[in-house]
Amino acid sequence: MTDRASCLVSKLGHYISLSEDDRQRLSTLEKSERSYGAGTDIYQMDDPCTDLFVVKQGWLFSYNDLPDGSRQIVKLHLPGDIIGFPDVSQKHVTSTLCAAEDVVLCPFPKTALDVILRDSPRLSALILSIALRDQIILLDLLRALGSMTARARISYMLLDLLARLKITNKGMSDVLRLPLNQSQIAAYVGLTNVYVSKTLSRMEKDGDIARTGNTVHLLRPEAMEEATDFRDRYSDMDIGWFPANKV
Amino acid sequence: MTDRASCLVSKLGHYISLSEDDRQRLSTLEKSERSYGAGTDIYQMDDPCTDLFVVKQGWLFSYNDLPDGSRQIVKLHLPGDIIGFPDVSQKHVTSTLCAAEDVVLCPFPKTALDVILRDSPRLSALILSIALRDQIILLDLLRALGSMTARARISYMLLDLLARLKITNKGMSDVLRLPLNQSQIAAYVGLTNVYVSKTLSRMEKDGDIARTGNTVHLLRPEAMEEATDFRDRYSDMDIGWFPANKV
DNA sequence: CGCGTTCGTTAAACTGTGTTAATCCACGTC
DNA sequence: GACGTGGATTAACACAGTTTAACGAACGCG
Repeated sequence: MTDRASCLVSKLGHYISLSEDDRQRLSTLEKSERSYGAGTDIYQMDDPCTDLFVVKQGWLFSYNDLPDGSRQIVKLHLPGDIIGFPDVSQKHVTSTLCAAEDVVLCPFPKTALDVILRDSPRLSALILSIALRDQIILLDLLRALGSMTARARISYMLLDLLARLKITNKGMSDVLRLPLNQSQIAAYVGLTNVYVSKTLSRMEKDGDIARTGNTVHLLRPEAMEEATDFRDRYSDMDIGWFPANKV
Repeated sequence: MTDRASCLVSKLGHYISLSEDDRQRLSTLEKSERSYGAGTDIYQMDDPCTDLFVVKQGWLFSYNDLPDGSRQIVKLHLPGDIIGFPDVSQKHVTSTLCAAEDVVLCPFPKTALDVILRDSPRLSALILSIALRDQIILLDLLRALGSMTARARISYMLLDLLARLKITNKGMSDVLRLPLNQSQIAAYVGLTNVYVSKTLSRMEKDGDIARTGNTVHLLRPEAMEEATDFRDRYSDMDIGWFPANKV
């Protein structure tokens, strides 16, 4: 195995051990990687859905513009994430993808799933599991947006991001680089930029967080977890039921 | 084929034509059906996750109690729906399931998925697609809760329910039986029962809806769709890429 | 160096929604 | 027929979060 393994292999290999066959299958699926500058819209809502992307570098987000002119960010994409999964079920993509900073993506065609489903039950189970886990996480976010205060929503967002970064980066401390401006944070948690500023300042004054530049330090993560009833869904996946591949 | 087909067969058969093999496979998975009275909690948050359920009759919802004492309903389950899918990825269920009225469910074990993934790529693709489509719908709901007014949220909910009922009931008119009280509606759309009442009254006065008992009549669905940017995700699934089963 | 741009902060006025609580109605029961 | 119960409605008041606007800091650029 060379070091420059495919994005997909290294992403999925985090969850289960992959057979050599599976590695082969995955790496042939991948097209050559692509870079985009900060702020570019990579695809637009209602474009035909052909490719998926693995994030190799940088943060992105998916958003929608609403009839009243406001914007809702529905998903943040971090390095290692697969982008566009839910849209596979639709003929057209349902949101616009935007690079929050300079990014590198590894695209692979939607039809790749066809091959995987046909040939590898074990990979299929993993992919299904990831899709389902993402759904759980959306449900968590729904709870947050549906009935939590501004402060709790922001806390929730920070805790979630930290948990996600810790998947691939075990020994990580509670410090977080946040390459999003406050308007983007607002669009994600359903507030205004003004109130995000006020809330972050208050959290800082109260000693919940510390800020320097665009990095945030969570000073009492346990207290925040309790206040928001946060659960880490990333570290707790059930992969026991996965089938072995046929011989 | 007898008329009393299994719940699963009739549910999944709505989307694609099933081979005789697939029908066999599905019907053996199913346990005997079970009934529950209105208001019963069928399973509780944090219970171990062993079974999935197909709804044969009646409405249900999944909810969570939040630290501040409020309650958030995260999903409404209508006849034909599969309940508990996202939880398959977790060791424990992430919400409590409650019967909104008298219901009949068809349980089948979580391990059934194992068999399907191993033996039927085509069914696997369908199941994956349904999971992904549900995720899209959650994203839609997220947009609604994140940045829409009370009125738009309720409109959104009504439109969504109508679209879902129309899947299995093609020629349906814009009339809807709503077996939920206003507190439950509130818990779903992130409002209070009082404000739901006020908003529904206002919508009725303005001629958007008409109410008699617990049925709601949507008087200008197109206007409501426009105001909320509603999209029907149910009628627009992409199943073209599904693999055929191996020979 | 001066200029424009973007972003974060702060303040004041405003508003949609929450809170609380009283009233009413429909319905079932003894 | 009296009573209890659950749900819907209404009104008065409180408040979390929005809107608008102004200002300052940091940065890139000609």
